[in-house]
Amino acid sequence: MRTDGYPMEKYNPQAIEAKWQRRWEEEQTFRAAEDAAREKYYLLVMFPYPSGRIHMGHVRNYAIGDVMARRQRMNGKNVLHPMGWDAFGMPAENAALKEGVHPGEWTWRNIDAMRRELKTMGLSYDWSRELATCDPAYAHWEQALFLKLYEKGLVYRKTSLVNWDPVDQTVLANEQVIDGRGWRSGALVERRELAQWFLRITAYADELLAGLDKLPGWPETVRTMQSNWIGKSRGLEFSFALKGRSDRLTVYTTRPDTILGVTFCSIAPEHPLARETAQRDPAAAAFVRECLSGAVTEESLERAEKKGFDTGLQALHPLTGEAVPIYIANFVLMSYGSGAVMAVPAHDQRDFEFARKYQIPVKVVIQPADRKLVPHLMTEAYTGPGVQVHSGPYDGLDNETAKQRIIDDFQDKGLGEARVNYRLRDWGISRQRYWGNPIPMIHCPSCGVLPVPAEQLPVPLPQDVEITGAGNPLERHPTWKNVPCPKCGAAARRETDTMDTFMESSWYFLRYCCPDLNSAPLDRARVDHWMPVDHYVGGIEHAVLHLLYARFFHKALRDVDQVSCDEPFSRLLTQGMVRKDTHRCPTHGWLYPQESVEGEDEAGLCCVHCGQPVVIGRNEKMSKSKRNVVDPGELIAGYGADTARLFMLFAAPPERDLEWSDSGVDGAWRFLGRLWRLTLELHERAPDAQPARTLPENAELRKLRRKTHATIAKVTDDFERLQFNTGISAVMELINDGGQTLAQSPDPLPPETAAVLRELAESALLLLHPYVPHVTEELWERLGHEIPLSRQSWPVADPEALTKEEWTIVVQVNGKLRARLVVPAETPDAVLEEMALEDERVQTHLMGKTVRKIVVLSGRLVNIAAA
RNA sequence: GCCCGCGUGGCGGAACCGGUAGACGCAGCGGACUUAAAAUCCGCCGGCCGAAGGCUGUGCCGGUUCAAAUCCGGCCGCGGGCACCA
Repeated sequence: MRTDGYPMEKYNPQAIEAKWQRRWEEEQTFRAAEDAAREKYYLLVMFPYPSGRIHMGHVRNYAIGDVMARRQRMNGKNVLHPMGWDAFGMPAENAALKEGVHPGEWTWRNIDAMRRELKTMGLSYDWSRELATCDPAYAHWEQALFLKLYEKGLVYRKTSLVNWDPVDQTVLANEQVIDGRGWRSGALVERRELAQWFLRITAYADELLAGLDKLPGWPETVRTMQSNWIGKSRGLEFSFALKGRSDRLTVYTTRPDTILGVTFCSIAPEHPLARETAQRDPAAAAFVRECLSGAVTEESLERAEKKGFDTGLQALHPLTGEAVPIYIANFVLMSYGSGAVMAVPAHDQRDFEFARKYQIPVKVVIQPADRKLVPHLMTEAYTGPGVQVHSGPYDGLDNETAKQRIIDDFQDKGLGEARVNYRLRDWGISRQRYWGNPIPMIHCPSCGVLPVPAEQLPVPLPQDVEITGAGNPLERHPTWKNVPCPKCGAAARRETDTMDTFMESSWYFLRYCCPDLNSAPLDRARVDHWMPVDHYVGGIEHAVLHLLYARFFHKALRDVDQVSCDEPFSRLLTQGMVRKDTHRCPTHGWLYPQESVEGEDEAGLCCVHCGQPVVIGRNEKMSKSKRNVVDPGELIAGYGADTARLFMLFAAPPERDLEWSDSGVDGAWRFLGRLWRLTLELHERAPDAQPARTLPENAELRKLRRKTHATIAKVTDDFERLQFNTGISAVMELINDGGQTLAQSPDPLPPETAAVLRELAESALLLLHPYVPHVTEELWERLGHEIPLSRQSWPVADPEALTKEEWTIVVQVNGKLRARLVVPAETPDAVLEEMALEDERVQTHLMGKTVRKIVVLSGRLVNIAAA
């Protein structure tokens, strides 16, 4: 490309980006309003927690979302693309603890800082719909929704276990428990029972599971994960009579076929029978206490050794009448089924280990086809298929048939019921924290637990609060919790628990539809207009909890007449993580990228503090703790938002992890430079050229125009497939070809050349606009356009220019490439076959062989099978 | 342990329905321009043997097919989810 004689203005992203961001804001380009005439498109990205700074994960998430939003706008859709803040949560309280700043002040300050940072990315949000979940207005309507669910019977209170820090006198979240100790006090964490609020998500277990099949736009992995999380199982519920007592022991099993192999029962430490035993037996009490010590984290539970305690009670087998012992076992969960299990050591691994440890008999009732199980020789349980033995009337049946027959028989005799169980538990939403939304309930000593009357909402958080890390700040507040009972007027007490922050993220996408509404949580008409979300973009880490809670909450809201659709998110795109290698100095530990510098000689990277060689570690998710982070602010300040966005979108397809690469960023920068120079030089040399509308006379130019239109088709298609990286590479090719043609063309440019290049450049700007909106707007304007690119339509490929005038035919002999034929398009198969056989190189490879078969794929390939 | 997903050059990745493996980019090498550097532009770039050309090659082994990175079976490796759910 020639540059002499054309002193060209350099690409200056900082100036351009500020200009266009200002312009879009002034012109309200991305303001969304309901419009019955146009098809709506709701593009949602997961709103961030306002930690204070944006990180590369945000940049990637929001770049992907913005590309899709801008693309749909160019497609003529009426796009809603909002942004807000997931603003309640523990970090604000931690900051309060550390820096003495009020959580609210800290949060709002962070929101301002992050909004400023996000705005430098040039994202096409409708900022007029911005919301923060800690805003009293948002919290107000969330409390109102909570009460609607309460009225519907979807909210209830029950006791449940929490992590209790005995020194700080406070409840700990799982992540605050480190090696079984409180993160601040270091005290051994205890399990403590506390009355807490729950949402009845299990009432929707079946619908949540079945709904997954109606979400073809969701990644298979996410659906599988949710399905496993719900964990539906079918089995039999029945009860054992207890020897010498009138009460019974209810159990649930998925293996009724093994029922005649029962040699004991086990119950959870929290089971009523275990409590009863503990009351009369100090040794049992000690065992139960031991089981309940330690944190509730999965980690600690899973490591625990299997232990039991014989209650001395005996269960009577419903079929044989045989008496079997009942053990308290530390691995039985009170929260699943009935908290009691029939134990079949021969056919369940846990029961087997337990039986061996406590010398309980093993009774085989299923024999596999390939070997014979002998109880005292077994080293593990047999859980596979087989034939029933020692099973009385069921002997000889295969176990699957026996399973059904036993369920039927139990039902017929009224001994038990077929039952479905779920792994999914009800959603505990109580948090003993300050910085969350208060649960709007009141405890009256005489009237019991009552909802706060609607006209008294919202329950506000007190501003004058002391965050000490000990106890629950709301509980400790001197006056806040004192209120008159709404029913009897007597002195009552507010609920001091606040809601899980997953509550806020379960309906924010609905509130975006009507953020200004101040008379109700939601405006049904506007919500119905925009919902469901057409495409939701966010991190895979939210595959289960957030996305399952939001689906549940949405269905619950549907059942209290707040929304109409069944599922909130039609399509889901889960983007991969941003990763980078880690740098570690033997002395100074993890290093930030700027702390490891190129050493002398060939020493590689060295620590900037001590000069020792740096150990390059694994490529891992960017995280502060490993210090393998790159600050988006610096990247954007240095290269501009367009380069940052282009790199993020080009380096990997969205679903895959993205590996950070400094030189990859340089590559993106260089490409924008090429685009810049090509467009400006073309405009200098042919300022009045109009884009070509027909195929040129000149063969080379014809080819170039065909390339332009093939690129339009390819990028359009790649958008459908969400393959942003390959779409960008197609435009790169086009720009490379265009640059070559321009460099090789005489001055002044022949009109035909100018027209083809003009069309090429304009097409490239249109195609690239969703990815790199600022530089394309600027170049578009410099080409003389008055209507900005952000209001232009997506280009359509000219069908004539998409047809090929020649074919390149691949010729294979026995599947191996031997020749290429360039022929006029539409050459008949017979001619292709003939030409292939006549080809000199093909002849060489056919020498001494007999042609067995010839496969011709019109326009593409001829394969000659010979032997 | 169970359930998913993935293994392609020095690197990120492409090849969409089984049909030219390695597009595009990075790194590297060579060259042009320049007093020089930067920037920019051009060329080369899986491995082996070579002059043309040939052989080989998509984690490994086998199968289906005229044709396999792609489909099937079995291994190996990596990543993720769940993990006493009876």
